[in-house]
Amino acid sequence: MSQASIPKTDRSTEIASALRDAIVEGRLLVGDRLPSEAELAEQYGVSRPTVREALKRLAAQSLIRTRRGATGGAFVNHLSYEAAHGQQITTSTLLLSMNAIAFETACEARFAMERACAPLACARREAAHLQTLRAELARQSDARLSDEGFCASDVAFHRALVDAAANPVLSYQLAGAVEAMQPLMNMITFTARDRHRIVSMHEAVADALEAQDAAACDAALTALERYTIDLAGAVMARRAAKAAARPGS
Amino acid sequence: MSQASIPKTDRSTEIASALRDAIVEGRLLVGDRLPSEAELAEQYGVSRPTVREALKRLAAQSLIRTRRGATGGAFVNHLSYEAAHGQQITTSTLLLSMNAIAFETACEARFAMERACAPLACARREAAHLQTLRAELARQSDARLSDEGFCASDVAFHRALVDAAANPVLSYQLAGAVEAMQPLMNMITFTARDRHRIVSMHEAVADALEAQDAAACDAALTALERYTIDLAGAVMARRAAKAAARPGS
DNA sequence: GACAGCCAATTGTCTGACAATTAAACAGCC
DNA sequence: GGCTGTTTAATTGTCAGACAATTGGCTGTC
Repeated sequence: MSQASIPKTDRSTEIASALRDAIVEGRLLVGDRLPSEAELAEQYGVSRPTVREALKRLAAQSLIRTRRGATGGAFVNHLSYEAAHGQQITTSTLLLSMNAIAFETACEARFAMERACAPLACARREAAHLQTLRAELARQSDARLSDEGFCASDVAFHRALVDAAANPVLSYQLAGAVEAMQPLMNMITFTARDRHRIVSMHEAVADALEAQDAAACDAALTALERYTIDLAGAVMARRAAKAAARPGS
Repeated sequence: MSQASIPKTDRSTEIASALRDAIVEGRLLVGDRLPSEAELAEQYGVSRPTVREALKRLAAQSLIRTRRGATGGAFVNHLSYEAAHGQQITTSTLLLSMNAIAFETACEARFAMERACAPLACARREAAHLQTLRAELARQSDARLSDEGFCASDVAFHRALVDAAANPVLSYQLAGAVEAMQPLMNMITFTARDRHRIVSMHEAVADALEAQDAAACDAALTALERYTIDLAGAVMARRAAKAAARPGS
C-alpha cells in the first residue's frame, strides 16, 4: 500500500535497502559475491549508474567491498570491529556536537559505562593490563608531558581499563564514546594541580583493579567523574565570564 | 607523499572523505548547503556521476540529505538520535552475527550497561516510567501472550528502565545493543515457567526502581542476566543434542 | 494585489563509451 | 612436461552528454 502512493524514495535507495536487508537477514553471507553491476541493473530494471550509487551506499557502511578485475565484483564484507569502531566514532562525535549535548551528560554516560566494566575488569584483569595502566600512570606523572600527551595517555589508561573487562562488545561501545568525547576533553587545559589529582585518582583505579576490589574501583571512577565535571564546569564558567567582560564582535 | 604511491582509493572515496572531514571538523555546519553536483565536479576535476557516488556515501551515513528543485541540493543533515539509532542497530546486528560473538558475551555487555543505568534510573525515575514498567509487567503476566509479544514486551520493559536514567547518550547506546540482540533472544522459546520467573525478576527491578534502591536494582538485574544466560545455554544444549542424534543432510 | 503559468536550477536517471585492473586461459620456450 | 610470458575476458571506475522530474521564484495578466 506504499508503493504507488509514496514512491518518494529514489530507485538507488530502494535497491540499497533491498541488498542491505538481504545481508542483514542472512540471505547473503559473508564472502558471498553479489551479482555484477550489469546483472543487478538488469535485475532491478535500472541503469548501471543507479546500481552503482546503491552499492556505494552499502560500501559507505562497510557492508560490502568491491574489487576490480576478472574475478572482481562486490563482496559481502566481514564487518570488523575496527570498521564499526570508525563509524561509531563519527556518529558519536556528530551526535555530541550537533545535538548540543551537555558535557555533563556525555561524561555521565561514559563513566556509567566504565563503572559497568569495573567488576568484570577486576575479575579478569591480567598482568599485561596492569602493566599498561602503570606505564600510562608513569607518563602522566611527568610534568613535562604536553596537554595533548596527557589527554592521549588518559585515553590509553581508560582504554586499558575497558579492555581488561575482556568483553569486545563493551570495548567497542565504550571506545567510540571515549574517542568522541576527546575533542571536548581537549578543551580543558589541565593545570599541574589538576593533573596531580587526576593521576592520584587513576592510581586509585589501578590499585583497585590490582586488588580486584570492584567497590573501590567504582568509587574511584565516581570520584573521577565528579572531578572531571567540576573541572569542565570551572572552564565553562571562566569562559562565560570572559565573554561577558568583553562582548566583542 | 601518499598521492602517487598509494592511489588505491577511488576518486569518489577521496571526495567523500574530504566532505566528511569538512562536516565532522565543523567547516560545514548543520543546514549548510553543499555546492551543486556540477560545481563539486568542476571543483574536484571529476564528472558528475563520480560526485554523486561520493554524495551517496555521505547520504548512507545520514550526514547529508538531498532535495530536488530550484533551491535543492545537498544539505548537511542534523544527525538525529533516530537516524543514529538505526545505524547502530544495523552495525551491532552484523557485528554480533558475523563475528560469532557468544550469546553470553553479548548478554554480559548488555546487562553491564543496564546496571550502569540502574543508579541513575533509581535517582530520576518519574511516575510515567513506573507506569510503563507496571503496564508491561501486566502484559507479560498474561499467559495468552504470544512468544513474540512476550519478547516485545521484554524490550519495552528494558527500554523504559533505560529511559528512566534520563541520559540520551545511554539510551541511544543501549537501545542499539538491545535491539541487535533481539533476534538471538527470539531464538529462545519461553515456557510458562520461564516466563513466570522472568516476570518475577522484572517485578523485583520495578520494585527497586520505585523504592529508589539502586543496590536491589543491581542485584535483580544480575539475577536476570544469570537466568537469561542459563536459559540460552539450555536451549543451545538441546539443539546440540538434537543435531547429534540426527546428523542428517 | 492575487493568481496562474512559465522558467531556471538542481537532482535523478539513462545511454554509451572508454580506461584500469585482475585473474585465468593460452601460447611459446626450455 | 613444466615454466614463463602474453593475450584475453570480465569487471569495476570514470567520463560525457542528454533528458526527466521536481521545486521555488519570476513574470505577466486580470
